[in-house]
Amino acid sequence: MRILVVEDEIHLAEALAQILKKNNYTVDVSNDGEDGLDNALSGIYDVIVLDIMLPKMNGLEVLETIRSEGFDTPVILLTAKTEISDKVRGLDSGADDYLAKPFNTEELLARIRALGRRRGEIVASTNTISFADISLNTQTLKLTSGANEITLTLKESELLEHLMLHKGLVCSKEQIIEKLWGFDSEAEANHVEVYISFLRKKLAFVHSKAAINTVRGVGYTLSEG
Amino acid sequence: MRILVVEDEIHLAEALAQILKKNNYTVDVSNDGEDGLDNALSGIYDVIVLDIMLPKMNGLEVLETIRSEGFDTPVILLTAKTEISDKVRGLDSGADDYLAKPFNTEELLARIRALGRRRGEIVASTNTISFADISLNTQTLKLTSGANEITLTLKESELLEHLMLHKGLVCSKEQIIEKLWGFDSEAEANHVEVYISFLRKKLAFVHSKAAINTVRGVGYTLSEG
DNA sequence: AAAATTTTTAAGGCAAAATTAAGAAAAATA
DNA sequence: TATTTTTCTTAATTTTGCCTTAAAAATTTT
Repeated sequence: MRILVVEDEIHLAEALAQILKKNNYTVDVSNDGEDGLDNALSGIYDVIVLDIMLPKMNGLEVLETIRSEGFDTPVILLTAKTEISDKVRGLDSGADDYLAKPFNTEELLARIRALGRRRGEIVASTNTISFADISLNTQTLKLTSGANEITLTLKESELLEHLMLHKGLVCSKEQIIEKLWGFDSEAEANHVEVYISFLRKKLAFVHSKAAINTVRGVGYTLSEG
Repeated sequence: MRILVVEDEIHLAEALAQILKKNNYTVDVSNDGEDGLDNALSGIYDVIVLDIMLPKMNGLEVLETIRSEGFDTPVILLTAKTEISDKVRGLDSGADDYLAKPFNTEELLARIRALGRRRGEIVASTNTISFADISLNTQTLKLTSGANEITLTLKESELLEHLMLHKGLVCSKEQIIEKLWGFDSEAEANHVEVYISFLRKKLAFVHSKAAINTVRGVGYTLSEG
């Protein structure tokens, strides 16, 4: 995924570029509005991170021009100003998101991921995870294996999803509790055991060859066969 | 997956260790920069969580030394400072990620997962230690040698892991007791002897040429052949 | 409000693992 | 060689962790 950063403060621009590169994005940097616009109009970017206060041409103008040229590349506006009026103007100009400086890295990354996802690309619309001969739709809570299907409850689905997302790894009960019941819940180990038991029954019901193995003293893991 | 936490605030270090252990990571803790560096240079870690402000040697120096020694172990810097300049210096020094205190658990875990994923591709391989012709998966507790495999119990696995991590050294029973049963346990020397016996049987079962040698009056050591 | 579904609680049973203990074997010492 | 000390091995016992089930409680649907 290719990202354009338009930011005139050299240090911030560099820091941003580094962070993004570390997260496996391809990054180009422009240090003023005109150069940023030129780059943006190349149409090769998946996301543009755009500062508002820029030399030569300000960010809002850049954004308006990009949109008037017919590009719908997602744009995250970056600014020190946090007033509502700016926000509104920015969004009116066609921004997809808005981030006030100082912002934290994780937030920026999360928003970039969100935008990258939104525009087709790797269509994340798939609510279905697969493993071995089973597939689970986390929206409809349907578990299928071949021609067989059964509906899971929410907790069952969450548990199976967790195991599937961590295939090959052993998931501890504590980890599962934290995921399904939250950080400081009263939930006990037995809750997990009960749901593991439920799930095993349902896996057997659809005649799946996927199985939940217990590693005594450690946790549970999915296996195929 | 093995993580080194280098943090001088004992409480924070302990809390971190607990959280990580709960998530099935193996965790070691260093409380100052020098000890952290020593441990880091052992090369056995998959991720290092490194505070910047540390006694004896600060985190950035530690990081720079690690990199200059040629290690590319992913490092997450931990700091109270959130200024961009620090961020840039950290990233310039070779950090892979950056987390400002106070941080939330989920975020830290997400980043560790991301880093763990980035290198070895398949995360499961990082739970495996090898020596001579055997390899031990400390998560699934499976011991393999060539085509042979056997499942260990948790204590057996911990003991073998300890011996493997200290290859070439003689491990005393006291040391092993402290590791497996904790600091002020009632455990006696015979406990260790019993488990050594169990392990030898299982090593023989998988036809490994690795053997546990006893150094009378001192302890045990792994040998190849 | 009743019915159905889902989640939680609780208890009994079972199998695996941890511990104990005691005698056999090996090594060190006299 | 005889004696003592240390280590090994094994089987019996105890403990722990896990599974299952049924029923109660909570939630959602009808």
